[in-house]
Amino acid sequence: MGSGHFVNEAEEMYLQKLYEFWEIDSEKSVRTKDLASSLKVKDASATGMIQKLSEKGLVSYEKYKGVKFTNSGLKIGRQIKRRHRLLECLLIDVMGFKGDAHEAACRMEHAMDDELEFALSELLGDPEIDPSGSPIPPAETDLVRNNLNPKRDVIILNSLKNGQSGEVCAIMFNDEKSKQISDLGLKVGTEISKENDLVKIRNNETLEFDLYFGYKILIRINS
Amino acid sequence: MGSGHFVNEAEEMYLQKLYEFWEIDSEKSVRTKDLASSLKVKDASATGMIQKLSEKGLVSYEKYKGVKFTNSGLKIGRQIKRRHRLLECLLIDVMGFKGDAHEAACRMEHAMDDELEFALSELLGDPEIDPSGSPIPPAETDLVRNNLNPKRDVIILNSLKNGQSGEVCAIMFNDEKSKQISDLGLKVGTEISKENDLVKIRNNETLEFDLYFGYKILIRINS
DNA sequence: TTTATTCTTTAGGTGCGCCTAAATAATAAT
DNA sequence: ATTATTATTTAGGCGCACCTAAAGAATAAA
Repeated sequence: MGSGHFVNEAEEMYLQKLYEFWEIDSEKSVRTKDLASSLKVKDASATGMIQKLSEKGLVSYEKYKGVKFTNSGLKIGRQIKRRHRLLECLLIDVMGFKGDAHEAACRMEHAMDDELEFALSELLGDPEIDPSGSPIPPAETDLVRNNLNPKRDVIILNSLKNGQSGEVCAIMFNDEKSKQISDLGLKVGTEISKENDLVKIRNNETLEFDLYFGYKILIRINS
Repeated sequence: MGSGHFVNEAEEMYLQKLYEFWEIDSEKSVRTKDLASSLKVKDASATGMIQKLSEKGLVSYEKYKGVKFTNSGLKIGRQIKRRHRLLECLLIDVMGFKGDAHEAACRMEHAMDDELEFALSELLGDPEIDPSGSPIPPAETDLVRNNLNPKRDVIILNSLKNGQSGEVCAIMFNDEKSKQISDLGLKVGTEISKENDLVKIRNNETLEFDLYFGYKILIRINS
């Protein structure tokens, strides 16, 4: 982390939850009880963690008065929530995951570093809301942004422009129409291009718009 | 899990690592020491976990005799490794993640359930090898259906068995030790074989285990 | 065989985040 | 203001996976 704080998974969970309260009212301090119950732990456990986070300077805390973010705590909480919501985009929009995406995202968010967060955001086209409409907080570090490769070359087929070509790197097979797609010989690794609004597969098959619109076909475009 | 076993994250790590040894030699039992060092824990810690896994019927274990998978343990270890390698595909091939994908996958794999595994595999086009060439074990459901063993003629050197020989068809140069490997005269096209647990290069050099374990050297084995 | 060396296990301890139970503080009702 | 209720904190424990240190077993060397 940029801030230099080491924050473990449990601490991240508390900070992320605190961020949800912050989104509702950034001024109001959060009651131990509410934090505890929303995290499904006992009040006493929350007290303990709050004290720990306070020690670390990530929250400001006064006995019996509830808890609030410090600046550094807010940064971390917001970042975790950003990662969480980016993951929900990935799981639901790209992968078509039908299960409990929140639960899955909840566990994967702690495995992300700045770089992975950046790569994921780019893959998704830097979305600003997640599938349920919640706002995705902006990236913490615009510094990092400029140092890394400025643009990724993986896009969704929908956004392939005339004159561009590339290689299919992912396909979302989640319903019957996917058979039509694979029958055309389109699979991961296939070269694809677009001219005059027509998407062509290397074998000269043409891919109809309504066959790919809305489907998650990811293309790594040729530079 | 289908098998009805509850396995926590630490246990999954052990089973997954055990699967790596299983890939190399599915018969040989694994020494506590080797399991411990590859997991970067102390031998005593590994003993404790082995005993726990044995209690659960996931490994068979006899004091001082090392440890082996039971069928149910193998299923779980294989599944975790499958998830891990699918995640590496996602991170590297789709997201273009430039960081430590192994490390990230290592942490995310435990957040996956059957459904997410399925969705991810579909997104990726049901790949059979990960970006570094390691075989992605088939889904449990496929195994049940077809009763097929993950067998192919291109394998990682790790999985070369005694009596087998083949030709190097790819080497993954990703760190300093790769120089040691090339200094031995090992390159793409080199004939290689294994006898009595020793990997021999055609020029009669012997390749030490720790020089290739974990390194991605792909072998096209002679049928 | 006897001695060294290496490997493995046992025994006991640590940190972490959770728990329960009990004490204390804040708030609401009378 | 006194009492009842709710909220919060302290104190003490538990399970987990790790650790160290030392004992015991297997293996290699003399």
